[in-house]
Amino acid sequence: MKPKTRKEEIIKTSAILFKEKGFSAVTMRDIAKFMGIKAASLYNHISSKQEILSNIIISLAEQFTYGMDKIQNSHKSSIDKLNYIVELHVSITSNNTDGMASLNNDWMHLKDELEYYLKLRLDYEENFRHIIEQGIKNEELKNANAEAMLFSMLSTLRSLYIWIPNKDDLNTSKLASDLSHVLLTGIIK
Amino acid sequence: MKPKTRKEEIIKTSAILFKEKGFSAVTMRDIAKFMGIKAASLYNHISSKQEILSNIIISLAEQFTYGMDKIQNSHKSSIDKLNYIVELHVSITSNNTDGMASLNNDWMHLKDELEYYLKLRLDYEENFRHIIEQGIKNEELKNANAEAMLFSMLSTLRSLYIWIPNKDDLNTSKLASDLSHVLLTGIIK
DNA sequence: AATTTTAACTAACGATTGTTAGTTGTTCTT
DNA sequence: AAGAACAACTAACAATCGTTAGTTAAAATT
Repeated sequence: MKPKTRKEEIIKTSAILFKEKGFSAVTMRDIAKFMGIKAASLYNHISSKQEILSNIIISLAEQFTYGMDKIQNSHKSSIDKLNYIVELHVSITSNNTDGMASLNNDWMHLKDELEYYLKLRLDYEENFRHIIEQGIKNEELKNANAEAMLFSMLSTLRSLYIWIPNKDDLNTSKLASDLSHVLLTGIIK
Repeated sequence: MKPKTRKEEIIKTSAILFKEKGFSAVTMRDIAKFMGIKAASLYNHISSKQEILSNIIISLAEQFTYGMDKIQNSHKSSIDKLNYIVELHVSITSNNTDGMASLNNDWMHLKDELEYYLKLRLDYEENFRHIIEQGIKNEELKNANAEAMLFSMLSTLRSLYIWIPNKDDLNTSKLASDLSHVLLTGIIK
């Protein structure tokens, strides 16, 4: 996970700053200053500010797509699949909390890869929805508002990047199981 | 809810644009163009871009604070209080989905009122947390991870602004009750 | 009818933006 | 030891930013 090339260092630094103020409010001079160099020097390693953003976002989006594909092909129960989705989010997010902020808040500033990102996101949501609808048919899940279920889970999982950094004693598997428990079985006794 | 003064029109327009691209990526010229006037003309009605942002955010934050205070003083059961919190979010959000985007994503660009906003938010979260902890003591709620419960509810409620505009046949009380049901009793049969 | 107020305009400002060009010193490869 | 590759630098660019000053026409008030 440690950046190996200078380009990776720039991307990692940028993600930290993008999380704090958002893509548009961070200047190339901000990024450079944080690294102790001049803005122009960044261009020895990257070709544009856009390239930094798309590197952050697309690689994360593809991790989610890849993980969802594996879950879809796993032939587990609907509830198991939902548990794996929670684990997937906890795992990806805990490895890159900074980048997840950009994925959530700055995707609209993508240019060339905006369409590609939107397709990945739509497919992901449709797969998620399908698992829930299947669970209702199976009678594993309540016959209730499927969209509300999807929305509640997705909102919580997408916000993980805000919560995870505050849990310093990070036990990701306990976090995932606590969260699954709340999301799937609710909070009422 | 319709803007009455020209200043309110500017704020309403700005909220729409801020939701699309974020505060930093929206220029005064963007706002003006959307209204069919020139950027300089905006300054006949507002004193700065900052003032627009703080008008959007602070009024919403104060609505949440006011609503939470009423719930705290209502002497209802913990579960009733949680249901009222869901209603509070659905109600405020459905009346100003655009502004809620700024509240969630652009609060860090506040200047003079940043500290005040952070205090309101912290107090709100602490009141929310207290209701959940009380519910656990009461044995109304499961004796499980209270922070996970808080996080899950708050994440979902804060993301409502993304979801609500897509529900065109907006029955807010059904929405609130469906959402409460999912959040409180879970999704497993 | 005279006057004030409202709300638009043109023009421009100094600062900041992402980026390019060209240069220099250091480190790796041969 | 010589040459290539790497990674920093200074200087500057055209564009755009939020904002101010001063002006003008229409609407509201007196």
